[in-house]
Amino acid sequence: MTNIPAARIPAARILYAGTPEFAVPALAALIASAHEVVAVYTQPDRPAGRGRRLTPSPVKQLALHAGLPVRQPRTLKDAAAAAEVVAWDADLLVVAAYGLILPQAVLDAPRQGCINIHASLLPRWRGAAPIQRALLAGDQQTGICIMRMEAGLDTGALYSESPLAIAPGDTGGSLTMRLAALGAEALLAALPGILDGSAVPAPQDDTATTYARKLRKDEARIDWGRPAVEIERAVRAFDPWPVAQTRLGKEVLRIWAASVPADLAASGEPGRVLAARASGIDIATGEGVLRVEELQPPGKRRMSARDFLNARRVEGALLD
RNA sequence: CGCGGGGUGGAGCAGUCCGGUAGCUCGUCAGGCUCAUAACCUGAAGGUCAGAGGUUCAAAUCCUCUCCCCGCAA
Repeated sequence: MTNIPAARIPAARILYAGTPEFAVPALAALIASAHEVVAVYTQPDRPAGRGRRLTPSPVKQLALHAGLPVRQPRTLKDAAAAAEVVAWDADLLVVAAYGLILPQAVLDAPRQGCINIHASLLPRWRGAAPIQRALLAGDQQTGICIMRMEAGLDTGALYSESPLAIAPGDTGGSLTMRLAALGAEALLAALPGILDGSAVPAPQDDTATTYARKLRKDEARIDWGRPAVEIERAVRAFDPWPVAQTRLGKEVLRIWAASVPADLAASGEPGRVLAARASGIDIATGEGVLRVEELQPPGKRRMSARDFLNARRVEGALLD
């Protein structure tokens, strides 16, 4: 293969399972490594975008580009699918935001078992949407865990924890990208010890568990009775999806960027537009004022508050 | 052929149903006012109305086709 000393870096046969953008950097890192990615599992192509054409997942696109075998079973719970995983004769299965439950037969298939790249500092934010939940909660930091997979939901012991500070302007999108890059790094760092069996994973402290339930679109509707700081966090957490939104009359407005002016107190019922200037649209909340700086009317692209106000008068309006 | 919204000076929009002078809020430029200004006053520049074809005395507006943008589905 290469002339890298085989004794130091044993090339392993690795299976990869992942679906969204978050799972791409780690796969790319594995492809670039001395290890052999024997196959990639990802969710079936789904109708997406305008025209609803079947669209391959980001992970599938990378896998195809790299010439790797791709498998897209709808479930792994039937015997045939599990048998196929066994047939790859893999040393390790690496999972990152795959989106399917792995039954015990699959967990046991690779010689060294299965590991997961999880985007939080476990046991905080076990579950499907750890990045957005950390943002919504106002956490100061989050991170990546490389963990052993077991039957429970993100309950396995931890090989490594890599913290990452959440920046004041971080969005779901920006934080996902940074965590994905960190995840790739952490994976490669943990891999040697896992493959040669020298790494000893540390059990999680189950008493500190919190759950990061999947995002639902209706959560993105802004509740103006909440404090402005919480709404501002939601605006960032829900960018790029599902995007915080509110209603102005019959129109749905998507809110892309907002801030909380420190020196302004709410004077008016929650949702009332207190002022509308080029710098932003000030809205009363349950606690403090939210200044909307970027938004998107139906059928239009996102625009600054300044542009939005050029054709509208919204002072005094009530949002909900 | 999944459904719907949109394309009009640099930006955001009205005008389209019902064909007949290119409009509004800004921005830009010049001048003025002001201690000063992102404020105010005066003036100016800037448009193949997404593109092509058709109907008509006359098309941003009606008909046909094409391109591009946005939302719905995760």
